[in-house]
Amino acid sequence: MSRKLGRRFFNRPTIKVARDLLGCYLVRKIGNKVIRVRITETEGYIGPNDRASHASRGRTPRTKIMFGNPGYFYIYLIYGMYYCLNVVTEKRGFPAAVLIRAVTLKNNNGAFCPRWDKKPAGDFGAKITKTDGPGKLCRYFKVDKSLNNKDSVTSQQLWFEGGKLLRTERIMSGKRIGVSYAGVWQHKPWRFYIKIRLSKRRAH
DNA sequence: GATAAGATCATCT
DNA sequence: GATGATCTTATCA
Repeated sequence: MSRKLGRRFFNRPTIKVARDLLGCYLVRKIGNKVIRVRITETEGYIGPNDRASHASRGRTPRTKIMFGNPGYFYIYLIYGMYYCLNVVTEKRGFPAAVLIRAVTLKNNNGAFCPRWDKKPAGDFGAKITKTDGPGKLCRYFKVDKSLNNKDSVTSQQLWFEGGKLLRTERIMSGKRIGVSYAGVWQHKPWRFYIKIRLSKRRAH
């Protein structure tokens, strides 16, 4: 059994948290269904000077969450259509968070619709479904602002659990996505993802 | 395969 | 009034 990640896990340097979250589980409870998915991609947003981070604009009603307690969720609407799920890191007062960019689902069994505004897409079967983006992820998981500023350490609806340790050579890093406006900060290699073994699933 | 445009709104200026 | 930590669909090659 996996253990729920506690306050200490998040109260650490953001890069460490972002790396360590890879391979861990994000757990969502909807009704009496519990869905556990594996985190495969994260990004760190670190400190008051990181221009890619919302917190670089200072403390506002929105960003104050990033200045708050580690382990809390920071969720916001982007492009008018999608939610992004972050978890606050580092000590209170230092604005930082990790964006959960992608997860994989096993044996989904149709528990989630690809879109909440359309009919269920049926049985995903034993296929591994990848949600390859923060917006999609929230859509699958029915994550919205009702979970914003909630504590992942105590939440009964959405939380993190530890996973198997990954070999360090399977952890890749690169530039963050979609932050080209951020000057020198756009080049920081603060995106982390698990190297995928090439599975030939070309539908020929 | 690649690239472009459109959707749509909270937040901040 | 402008913009963005995105994704889908359309069009071209």
